[in-house]
Amino acid sequence: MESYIAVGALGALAQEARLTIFRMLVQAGPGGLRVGAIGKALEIPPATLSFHLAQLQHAGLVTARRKGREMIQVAAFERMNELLAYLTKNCCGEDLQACAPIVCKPTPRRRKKP
Amino acid sequence: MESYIAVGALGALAQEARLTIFRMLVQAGPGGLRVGAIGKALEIPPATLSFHLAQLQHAGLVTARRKGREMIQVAAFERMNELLAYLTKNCCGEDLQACAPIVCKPTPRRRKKP
DNA sequence: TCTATAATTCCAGAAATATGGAATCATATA
DNA sequence: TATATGATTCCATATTTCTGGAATTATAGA
Repeated sequence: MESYIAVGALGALAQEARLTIFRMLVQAGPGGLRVGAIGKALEIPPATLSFHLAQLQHAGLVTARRKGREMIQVAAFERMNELLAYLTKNCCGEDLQACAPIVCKPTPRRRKKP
Repeated sequence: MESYIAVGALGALAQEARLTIFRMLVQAGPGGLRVGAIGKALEIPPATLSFHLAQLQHAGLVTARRKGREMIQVAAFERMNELLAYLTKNCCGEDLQACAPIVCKPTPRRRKKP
């Protein structure tokens, strides 16, 4: 990961409302959350919420897809893991063994029918 | 870790110069680096560098100790690990097994005389 | 097509951050 | 004590980010 990407992602998370939103999305998993649900839960005015979601999307930490007239926001686990990897890179000098690997991922769902 | 602490730490890292400085300090390990050495390496004017170091210190990501007329800056590995833990908390819903633990630490030094 | 709902964009003012020269503070050494 | 060096603080300016009301866009359903 290039440093300017990391700076962008860190900046996107460096704000109370956005950090909260992102954590909600991580918890929600791949199913994501509707913008309205987020706004209702956090009591953020629509314009402000859109602004924050745009910041997270621009940083690559969140993706959005339309579902009817609603927008579903989903955490970008891959980008987040790249960020975590970037932050812990070079932590242990040459002794890579000393660093535990980092993985952030949604709870695996059980398959419906085996 | 409380969210406002995390926001502060993320904000401190969300700037090119500061992220670079922090990574230099992580690489340098517990021995840290002199302010002058950092400034020389990155070619940042003294006032600007002091400002950025103060931000990192205020966020708890760096500590400083005086050595003669020089100030030694050291990465705060513990705080960084708390931040990483905070960021990956709730990643896997209830299935905590699915998340790898995160540890960022300096390269362990060999003891001088056994 | 008309209406209602969900969300974004536009805009302007407020607030927080970044930058760096000049002055100041802290320590070492002659 | 005088001088030099390393670093911080002061301060003014520039830049970026945040906020939210009003207008606009997108889609669903009557």
